[in-house]
Amino acid sequence: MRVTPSSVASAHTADCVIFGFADKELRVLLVRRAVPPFAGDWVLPGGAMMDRETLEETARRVLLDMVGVKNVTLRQVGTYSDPDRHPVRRVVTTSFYALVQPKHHAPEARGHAREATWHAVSAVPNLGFDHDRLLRDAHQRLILHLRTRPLAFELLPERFTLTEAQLLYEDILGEELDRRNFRRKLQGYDFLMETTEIRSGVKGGPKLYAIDHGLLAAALSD
Amino acid sequence: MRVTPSSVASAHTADCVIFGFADKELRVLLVRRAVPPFAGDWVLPGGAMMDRETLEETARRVLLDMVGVKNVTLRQVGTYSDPDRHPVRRVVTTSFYALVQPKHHAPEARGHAREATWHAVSAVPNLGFDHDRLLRDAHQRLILHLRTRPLAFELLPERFTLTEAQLLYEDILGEELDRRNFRRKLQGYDFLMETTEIRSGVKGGPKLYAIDHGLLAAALSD
DNA sequence: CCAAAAGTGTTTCGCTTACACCCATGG
DNA sequence: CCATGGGTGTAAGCGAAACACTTTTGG
Repeated sequence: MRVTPSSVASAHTADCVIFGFADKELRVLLVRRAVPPFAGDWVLPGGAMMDRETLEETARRVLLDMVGVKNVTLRQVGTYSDPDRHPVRRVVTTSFYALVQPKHHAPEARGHAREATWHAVSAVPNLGFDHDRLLRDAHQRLILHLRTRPLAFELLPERFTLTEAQLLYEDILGEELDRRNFRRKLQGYDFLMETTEIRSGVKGGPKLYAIDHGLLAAALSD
Repeated sequence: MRVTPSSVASAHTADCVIFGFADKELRVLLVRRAVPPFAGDWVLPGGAMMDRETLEETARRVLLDMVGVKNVTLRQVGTYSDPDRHPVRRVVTTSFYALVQPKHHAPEARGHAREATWHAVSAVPNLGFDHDRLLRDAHQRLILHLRTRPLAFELLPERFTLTEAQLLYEDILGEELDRRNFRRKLQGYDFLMETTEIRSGVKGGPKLYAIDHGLLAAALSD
């Protein structure tokens, strides 16, 4: 409650686990550090909390800088405070996860990042700091949320087929789903609209679906 | 990731939402502040993170100081970083909830606390800082955990009747449960052992049950 | 034309819910 | 002895899970 003599004023950062779905795989946006410590290593994009800013605002700022998106789902996962998690000085970090659509937002490398690209979650390299753990924890949290709420539609483009939605669910959850049961469940959602279009260039002639964002927001805010 | 010129080094505290069960009600341990800000107000016990300490260690230290317990369930709930949440200077806090058995541990008022007592969760006074929100969030998290894991037994004494367990569940969840369904569910737990003792001083002659802590730990660590 | 993916219903299973009577004890 | 709480089983409902064939299309 109070800062006593032996208490510590630590720097505080927000790190973002930015999930996207592209090429039939769940992906995460990583940046490559240009400066020590961990220069050359891949890490989660993050930034220091500023003077009059909440941590969530910090995370939104990072998100805007890196992928230029606003108004996305952003959820706090946890706070990491191991005194040695940063090799140079004490830095506490709070992680958030965000769901975005990679197609619309090319990542940009800025600040201390040399490079910023999407990586398949199933094949991320070893990350700097304790970011492997942050990523694992965020992925677990996403799975937990996805099992109770239809969150995944935030990751899908304007038009998509039910099979694409199923591949996304399967990739996040890490398990195979029954096609008929999955489709029945989705068709029960009132925010899912069948269009008259079909996807070309793929066999079977699958119908395209779209999201009524108003109804989706209502379903997510229970 | 880095401390830039306009970033802020804030004090960081851990606040504990210590739940206990006594007199047939879910309770929470609160302390009354002896010093400004919020002198005289009830708040959650908390303390500043020290130099070589994780936030969880801070929470455990507070817990030990306040109720003298070790080895309890301690779960991180969230981090609160509104720049104005502390009226004097910037303090970020991370909250944890803990489950303890009030009988064995008399609360002690120490440090900046004038008084420390158990309050029924259903009738807590207005708290200082943003602790009303911390308490609400922690209670919601406890409910979430309780619905998926048999956590509540950490709150019960060595010997208890099934009715007592039911009252605890009902008080945490805020809803009434069917007695037969509840008992069937509990009797399915392998860590619950029926004893030969019965509780005296109460009508009906109810059997007392005990917990096999090894099996409980196994069940909780799925 | 054929290989690959889309599309479609019904049955089974397990869990959750609802519900009422007799027994044991304290006062 | 009686009022209060303890103790017990069964049937119905609901959502999840299992399962196979026909249609459409790209190549």
